[in-house]
Amino acid sequence: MRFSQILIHTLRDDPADAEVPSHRLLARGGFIVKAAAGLYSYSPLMWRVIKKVFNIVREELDREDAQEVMLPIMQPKELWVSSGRWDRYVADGIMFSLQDRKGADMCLGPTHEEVITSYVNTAVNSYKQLPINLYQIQDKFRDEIRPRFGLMRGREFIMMDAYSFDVDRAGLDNSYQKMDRAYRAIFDRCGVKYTVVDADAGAIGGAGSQEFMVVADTGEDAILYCDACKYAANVEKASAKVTAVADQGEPKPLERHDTPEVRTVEQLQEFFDLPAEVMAKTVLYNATFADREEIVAVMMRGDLEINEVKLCNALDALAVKLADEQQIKKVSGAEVGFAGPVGLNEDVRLLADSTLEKQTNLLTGCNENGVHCLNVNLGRDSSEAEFHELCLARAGDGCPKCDDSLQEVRGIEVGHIFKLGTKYSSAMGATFMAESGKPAPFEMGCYGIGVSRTPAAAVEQHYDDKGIVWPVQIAPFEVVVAFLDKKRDKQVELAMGVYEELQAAGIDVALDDRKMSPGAKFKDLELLGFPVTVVVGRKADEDIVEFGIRKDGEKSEIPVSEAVARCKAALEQLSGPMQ
RNA sequence: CGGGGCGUAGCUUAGCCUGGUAAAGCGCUUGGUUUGGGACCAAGAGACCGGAGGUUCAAAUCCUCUCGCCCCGACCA
Repeated sequence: MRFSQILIHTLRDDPADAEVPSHRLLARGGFIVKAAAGLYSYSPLMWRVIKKVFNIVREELDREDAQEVMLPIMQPKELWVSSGRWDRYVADGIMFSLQDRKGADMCLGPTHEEVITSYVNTAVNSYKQLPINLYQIQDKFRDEIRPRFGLMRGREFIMMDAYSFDVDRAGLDNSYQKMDRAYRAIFDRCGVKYTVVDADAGAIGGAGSQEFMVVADTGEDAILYCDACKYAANVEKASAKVTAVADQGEPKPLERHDTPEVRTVEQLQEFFDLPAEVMAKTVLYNATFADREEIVAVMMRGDLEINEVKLCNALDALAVKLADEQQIKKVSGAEVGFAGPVGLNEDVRLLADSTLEKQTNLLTGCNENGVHCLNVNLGRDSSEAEFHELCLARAGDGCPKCDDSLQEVRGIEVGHIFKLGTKYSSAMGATFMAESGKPAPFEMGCYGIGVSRTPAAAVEQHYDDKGIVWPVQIAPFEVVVAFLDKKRDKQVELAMGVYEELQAAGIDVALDDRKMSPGAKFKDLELLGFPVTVVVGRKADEDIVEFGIRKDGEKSEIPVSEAVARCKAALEQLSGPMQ
């Protein structure tokens, strides 16, 4: 390809609305152009990058016996009603829904469990046809609360979604393993450094879920990991060994203290001159269930925080959020800041973090304005609490699997693999005839890769002050050969020679034949991030060209006769596994 | 949804406070000169200042409403 025939428009200034590196550089390089919040056009160069990701994904999934299909993006409401997800997705506002000319409700697919389950139920009738794993690569639509960071969180984005169907649990485990293997191969080949972490299974339930995270400071997720034993988990899921509190002794008599205007843990520490870990805060939550809403009280040690995802799971609720001021007043009968287990309305479900299970003589609120209680003992001074692991793990906490401690990094979720079990097949009545002669629901797994997010994540990992540094495996071109002065025949001749020879060698090469000043051309090639460049300039008459490697900025003058060999060697070296 | 910020040419911005009908750089077009680090000269094209309403002799500028975009947060008792 010749650059003079490719639409390339780079910007000299950073776009005003881009903050994170990938957004800024992709926009400045003209790779993406915004149409609206979270909606982008991909340029010819960007599409080349994305197609390279497609190819890698296809090769690795096909290797694991998955089959590519294409499902409808626009889907009927009925399918979503059949799985029970229509109301929730519409209520959450995440789904783009619309009506056809007859007034029938439709949606633009945010995901495809319903469609695929329905399809497989039609096409697969016997256990003899299983296992099967179907995938597609297409645009997904989600009306995100806050689209941001360019391709990181869009409202329309490209996703690879795969769904496995097995006869039983063991089959599912095997399908899951195959996808785990494929995913590792895919992200290795995309040239990104990633880590695989335990993830929350969410309201969907199921036996396992792991996320593939590209490590980057701008990642939206926090990951806790242990260097010693390689435990790694999304903070939403992570467990930790929390330092125990010194034994507070046998239960002592309850004491009430007037604590006017003392509401927060910090104020209580000062007022009583006691450490936060002997206090227990009581937080009221509004939990949403399929058929009702309920206010619950959650107790947490004063120095720890509540993990709302764990809380949601412990309650088996669809969602939880902090109760608002009015709800707090109504349920506790007191102002915000004085809720507690003592004197709590008995209809209110009381949960407590497992760290409080053995702890005696707590300092808590007691649902009375301006009053806190000392020597509170759960069960004695309150109703019995349900104990669950509810606390948020933090960096520095003990690793749950060994004696080392946890560290934190940020990550970008580029892949997620999930054991669904029979959630959808049961809900939708999707069955096959088992060997026993009886119908059985499919054991399903689902697997996603953010195909348009992956290159953005790669940029977050690979850039410098000059621009993007594409991993060679997904670069728009592996090598760019450029001449500086179109009017000098010798330059054009040498460049064409190298270009054609690289082409003949099967290397993905482009010729930068644009008419622009040398300085501008160098800046442009650096911004666009091509891994290897060959520039033919002032020493063309001596058959000398400049060979450059973008990653380390290395540039050397070499005889033109060596150019092709040097390119091949560099590509070989650059496409090795990431360090 | 709450908070903050911003909408002026394709891009980046000035002008707004203190009203007088829009400015610069980059980019683009034409001609010429240049060709190793975002060249130079000359001549051009390009914005009814996000939209609507209001105040005023007069509004990019002041007021009201609205739309869009960016950032932070989802308020831990």
